[in-house]
Amino acid sequence: MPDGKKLEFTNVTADDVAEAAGVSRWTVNRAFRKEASISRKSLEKVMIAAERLGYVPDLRAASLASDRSNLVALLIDDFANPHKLVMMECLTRNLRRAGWDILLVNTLDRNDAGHALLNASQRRVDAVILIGLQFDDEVLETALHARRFRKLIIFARSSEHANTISISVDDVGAMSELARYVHQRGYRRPLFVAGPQNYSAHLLRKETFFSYWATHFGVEPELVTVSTYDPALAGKVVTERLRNCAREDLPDVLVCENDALAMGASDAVRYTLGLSIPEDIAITGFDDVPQADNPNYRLTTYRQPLADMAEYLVKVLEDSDDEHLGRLFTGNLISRASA
Amino acid sequence: MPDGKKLEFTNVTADDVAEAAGVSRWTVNRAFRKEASISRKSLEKVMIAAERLGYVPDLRAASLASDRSNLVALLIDDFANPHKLVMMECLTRNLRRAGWDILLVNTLDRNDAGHALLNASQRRVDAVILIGLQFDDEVLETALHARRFRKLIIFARSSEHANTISISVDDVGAMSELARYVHQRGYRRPLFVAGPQNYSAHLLRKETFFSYWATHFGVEPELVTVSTYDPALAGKVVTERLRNCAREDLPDVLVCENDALAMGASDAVRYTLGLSIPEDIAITGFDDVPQADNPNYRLTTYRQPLADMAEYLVKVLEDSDDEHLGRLFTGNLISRASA
DNA sequence: TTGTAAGCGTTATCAC
DNA sequence: GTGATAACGCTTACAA
Repeated sequence: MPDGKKLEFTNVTADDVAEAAGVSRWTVNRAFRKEASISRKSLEKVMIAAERLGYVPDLRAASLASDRSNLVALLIDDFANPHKLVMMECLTRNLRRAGWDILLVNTLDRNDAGHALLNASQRRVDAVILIGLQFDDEVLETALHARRFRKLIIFARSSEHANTISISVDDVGAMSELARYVHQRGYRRPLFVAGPQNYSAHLLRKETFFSYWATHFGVEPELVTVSTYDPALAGKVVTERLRNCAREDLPDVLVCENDALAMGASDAVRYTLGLSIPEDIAITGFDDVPQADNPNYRLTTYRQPLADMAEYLVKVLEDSDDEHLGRLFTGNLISRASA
Repeated sequence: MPDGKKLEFTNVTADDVAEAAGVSRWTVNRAFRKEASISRKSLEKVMIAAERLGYVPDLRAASLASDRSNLVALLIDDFANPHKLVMMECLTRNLRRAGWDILLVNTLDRNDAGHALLNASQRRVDAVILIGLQFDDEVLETALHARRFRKLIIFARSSEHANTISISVDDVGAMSELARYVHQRGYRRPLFVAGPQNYSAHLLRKETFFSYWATHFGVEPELVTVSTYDPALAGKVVTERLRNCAREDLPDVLVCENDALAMGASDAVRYTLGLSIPEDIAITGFDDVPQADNPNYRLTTYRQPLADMAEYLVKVLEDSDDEHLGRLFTGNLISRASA
């Protein structure tokens, strides 16, 4: 009765290996651990038997019994932004090297975030990592309420929310440095190109720049807002704004909230408006995506120390469940031809 | 003794809910299924109790007991290629909508592929999806040997391997169409820009173009090879090749194996060599990544019907375990200014 | 429609 | 260093 159930491939269990090797199941288990206190002889016997039978430990069962899944959920959205690819590469590489498996969830829209979190909960992930736009305080609140995971980490975005670990670049320091750079280069009529203004967490860069400018010049810079971090849309918005500008009223620099916006703005300035960069209008970005170094853009931008941030993330995951503080990282201003 | 073990959050089980609702555990289970034959009254009782206690079914346990994990592994590499981001977005969106969870594995190098597969095995995924370069026949062989998953799907690349399901664009048809286009536009001195030549599966586009050219002109086109699909590297290789060319020996069109190479080539031609596109040299790509439509490139390319392919992938996953045939899809030639 | 009992393949605990 | 036994939380029969 119990056999003949699955015909496709036999499910070799630790018991089978134990029997074949003439040891107990628990000994088999130990053979597959790092900190095993097991005799050389037993280990060998087990490994040979396991190899022969094609045994691989079942992580579902292990996780169920131990209440550690070694799995983290990665919630991500905004796939139009090339920076996401860079971040994913960096995170997946580091997590994998440290032995963490990753449950990838494409959070389709803000409404979907709750479902995504629920999903992760049901797999009993050890931690949730958020690299998205749509996770505002309200969503975080729900997440923490239904908390079935040990840690909630917000990557590459600052968050003041308690019970949340934010691993992020120091936006204030970074944008101050950029503002100073723009200032010292002699630009005086900046137009700030901002992304979605829905969520307070995204306003930090803009506010920092604005406050710098107010302090030094006593005026508020011009502002346009793009409703998603989509380069094409950014291009349209910028075109719309500048098209009817008298030549002498044009801004002399576009300070963009990130590279995605900056690249779109750059294309618009050069190809749609027929102006040159940086002679007519300069441009700055943020993130230093690979394309920023491209001859089309040569974007002056700010590089986030992603590798360090990812490394720290792994450390946070591995630490025992103490209270963790988030951490702010300092990156580098990358000066290129665009400003 | 058994309590006080986990202090952070209580683990509410179906038993707890059953007790609170005054029904059996099995009834609780049914309440959380779609095809539940359960009375309205029981359902309500269960749901209220579940809500109050904060119960969420444990998918590890479910998977262990049912031997279906509803989890697929996505093995991916080559993060320098922006097309990967597009594919991931499309796949994750479709899989998620159909209720599949995704285990993301960044396959660091060819050697790592085996580990990645083992990893997936241990989580007992229902299927493995490969979107990578490094999965040649040898790796596939190992994968199939240690097969603990029902399906091995190769996405966006053709494979002749038995026991493997390949969901891919029809490279031969597509490249024939591109070759005809290039031909009819009057180009006569093509240089084919190919990616890594290590694995036979990647040669199809090149071979198709070469065979077209041989048939129609009786000569073999020129060829350069780039060892990874990295735009910057492609730019270097192309520059190297064309720098010492006498003007009259220059190719009149660069036929690139994909957009990543084409964009790198385009940058090199315009910025490093100072030539114009398409007047001095034309360029074609393959994939139609979002950036291909960018004013910097306006790349003539071939668009893969990713949405259809992803939809079919989901269908394949959901079908019972019959023998599946892979399928070739037909896309569209996108004509833009670059050729 | 609902309940009962026997798995699923590990890990944890406690003896030896 | 090694082995028995009880969890872990669900699904799958089968019986009521």
